[in-house]
Amino acid sequence: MGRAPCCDKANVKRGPWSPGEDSKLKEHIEKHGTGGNWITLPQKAGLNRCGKSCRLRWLNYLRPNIKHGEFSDEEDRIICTLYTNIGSRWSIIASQLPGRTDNDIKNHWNTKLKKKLMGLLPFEPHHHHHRKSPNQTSSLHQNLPFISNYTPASTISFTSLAPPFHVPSSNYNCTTNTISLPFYQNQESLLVSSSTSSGITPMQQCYPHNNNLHLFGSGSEVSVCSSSDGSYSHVNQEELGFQNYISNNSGFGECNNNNNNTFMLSHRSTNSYGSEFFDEKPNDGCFLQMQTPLDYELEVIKQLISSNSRSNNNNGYFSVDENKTEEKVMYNNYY
DNA sequence: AATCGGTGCAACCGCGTGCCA
DNA sequence: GTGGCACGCGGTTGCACCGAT
Repeated sequence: MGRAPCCDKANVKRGPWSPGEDSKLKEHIEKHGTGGNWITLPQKAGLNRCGKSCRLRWLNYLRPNIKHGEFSDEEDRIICTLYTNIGSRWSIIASQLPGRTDNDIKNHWNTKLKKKLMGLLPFEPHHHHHRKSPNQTSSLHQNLPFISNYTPASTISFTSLAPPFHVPSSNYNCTTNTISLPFYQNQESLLVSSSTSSGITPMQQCYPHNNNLHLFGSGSEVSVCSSSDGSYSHVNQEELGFQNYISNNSGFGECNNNNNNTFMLSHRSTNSYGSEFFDEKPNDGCFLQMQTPLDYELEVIKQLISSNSRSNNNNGYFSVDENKTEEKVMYNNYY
């Protein structure tokens, strides 16, 4: 038995939106909100559209603060880094890019970034685990300036099931249960909650402090959040590597980077002998940087591109354990 | 000027998930 | 516990636009 259609597709308008429809929808939502029900919204707004279509139009186009146009090198770098670490979780990636929608990022990746990357390295599927010495520069560094060079750094490592965070030892203090995340520095404030097997904690509003977002958590269950784009998303905290950072510090730790912004996203990899290694480099504070040797990352990206699987690929370090505690990431919703 | 192919983006589709009765 | 409903997400499609021929 199939799913019942969300609307009578034969009797609703489809295809591109007219300016009149746009203004009707915008006006209605600005005046009344979505009412928590997209299905009935079109009728209330006087639109002959499917509720899903209205939702999409609002989220991807009409919403305030939507950014259109060229992606910056920094945005490209964030997308590449996060894609490498979490795969095609566009909504999560979008949460790191204020004003960008998941659809935008997905399109940008599929039409530009993917081709750019695929065109620059020959795909060598049988040589996945070799490493270049750190001082070898990939041609990609020259061709893709948004990807940074690999530079080793001294860090404390917190391993986890998914890409772990590394906290540079010089920037770590065990004082409070606060993490500073430099890449959130443009956020005004965030709403945070975490869901665990025992329920969802009350949402908390977090404000950037010294240009960093502070996440407040307790014990081994702390949430990750982000936003600004007016939507919310589910984030498995292990995917972003927070879980063990917190748990290894008994819930009391601070990545206090002062103004140096060295919080890092790193990448757990396996070498040709099957043992794990961690690649690390300092973060300049604006974004998550590539943590592994670049040529390795790009091969991985190519594998990901080549794979059509959705969050269930088998190459070990990218698969996500969907059974892990899932975090609710609440953004400042518009309505 | 007409045609063709490539590209980019908006919109659609269908599945997974959470919520609620 | 279960089934129905609505939402959100990621993959895919459709089409307008543009440059090359």
